[in-house]
Amino acid sequence: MNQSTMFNVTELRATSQAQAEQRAAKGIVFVLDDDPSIRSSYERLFTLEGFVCFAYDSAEALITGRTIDAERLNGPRCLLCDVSLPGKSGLDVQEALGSEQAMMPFIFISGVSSEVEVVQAYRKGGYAFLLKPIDISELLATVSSALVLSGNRQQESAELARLQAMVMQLTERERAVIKLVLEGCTNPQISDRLRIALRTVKVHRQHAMQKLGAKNLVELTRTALRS
Amino acid sequence: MNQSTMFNVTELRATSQAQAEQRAAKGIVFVLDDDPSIRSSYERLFTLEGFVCFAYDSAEALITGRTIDAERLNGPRCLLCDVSLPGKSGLDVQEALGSEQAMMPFIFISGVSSEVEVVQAYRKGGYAFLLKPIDISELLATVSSALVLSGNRQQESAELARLQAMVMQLTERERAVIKLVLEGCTNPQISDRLRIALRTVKVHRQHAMQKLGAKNLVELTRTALRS
DNA sequence: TTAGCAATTACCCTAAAGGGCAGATTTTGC
DNA sequence: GCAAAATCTGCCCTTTAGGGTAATTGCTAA
Repeated sequence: MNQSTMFNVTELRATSQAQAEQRAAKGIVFVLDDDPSIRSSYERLFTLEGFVCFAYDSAEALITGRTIDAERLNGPRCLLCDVSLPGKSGLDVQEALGSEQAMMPFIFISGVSSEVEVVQAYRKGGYAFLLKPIDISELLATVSSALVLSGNRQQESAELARLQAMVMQLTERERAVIKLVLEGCTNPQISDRLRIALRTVKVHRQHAMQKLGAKNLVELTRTALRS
Repeated sequence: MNQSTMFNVTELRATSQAQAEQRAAKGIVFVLDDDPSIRSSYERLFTLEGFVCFAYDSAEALITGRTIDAERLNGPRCLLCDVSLPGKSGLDVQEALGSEQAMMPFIFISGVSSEVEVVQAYRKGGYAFLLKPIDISELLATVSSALVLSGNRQQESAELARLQAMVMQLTERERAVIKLVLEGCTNPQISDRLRIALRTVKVHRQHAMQKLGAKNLVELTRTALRS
């Protein structure tokens, strides 16, 4: 039974950084179940499949455990969660982690749940609902697709942050010029609109393009449209 | 009871085109239920709320009824569907209409359904699942949001078709030039790559921009990125 | 106070974009 | 075959984009 205690952050730290990252590349599966033997089963399964697995026995343990190390856990991840738990239910966890679901899809597992719970789970943004008896290949397929979704969302999110950071380092004037450029204005038109010399417009435009890492108008427009 | 027979296409035709379109602007709610009194209740409710409502008593009636007049029913629309029907179930309808769900979100209604059915419904792309007893305001809210989703999807789809049509009317050479333009090439570079004179590149580029309705590079890039 | 950055502009230059005018060849549908 | 596109090109022109050099002004942090 001591085998079935949860993997914890300390154990991850014990492995080398490189190893941890390599394993995390396939994704992290968080497991929440109050039955130790079930936890250990999941751990064995997911570890064998090449995922990193963190198992928790209560909603509280999961939430605190995750929070501490949040900055390290930014790979693809998902949560496998029993609906019926002592104390806080799986739906409560969903409530608590709310917007986190976008980055960490929730997969619910249930043997004896009511339709109401299923509907609630989906309505709150749950990713999938698996009913016992669990089909292993179906479980793995669901986990895999959830991890892919998680990875994609995080990539998009990171991309957006990167673009916003680039826009942030623009000067007020540079932003104004680029804004008009993106509206289709030519430099002389911008010069008129902002009541500054043509040369000034060119300087701002040049600086902005550099800061945004755009070599030409097409790249600039692409970048702008993505954010 | 004759009040509760389905609205059919003939009745719609009876109203003036203008009226029909104005009502359809708020959206069409398709109802599928084998109980005539329930059908008539829904019809009264949705008609009062300003929607157009077509009620059917069987999956077959729905499918054939919809198909005949498909080209006229391209406004926002959704389907309200009882899960348990004599013969084909609601899930079967979902199967049959498959990809149509993107344009016509499915809202399931059920009193005595199993968790399996709920999970199936969501997994197949169902939009919402409402459990009896139905809360009227919740029902209307769900229908409204489904219609909004439907409207948005159709708009996007139409936009995409429009763009593709514009691209289609480009000449082979014009497409080739524009492709390179969108890769950030200058006219002289395109001239080299395609081994044609600079003047020729300019002509193709000019024609293509006209056909695509783009007044400048920014508009062109925007258009291209959307499709 | 001074160095640095942002903003501004003049002068000058090259390259690229855009397009009119005129003509050529080729492909293609009726 | 013939007309209508499509493709191709040269010459010439204006406008726009891009940028080097150099200078001025104002504001801020060290």
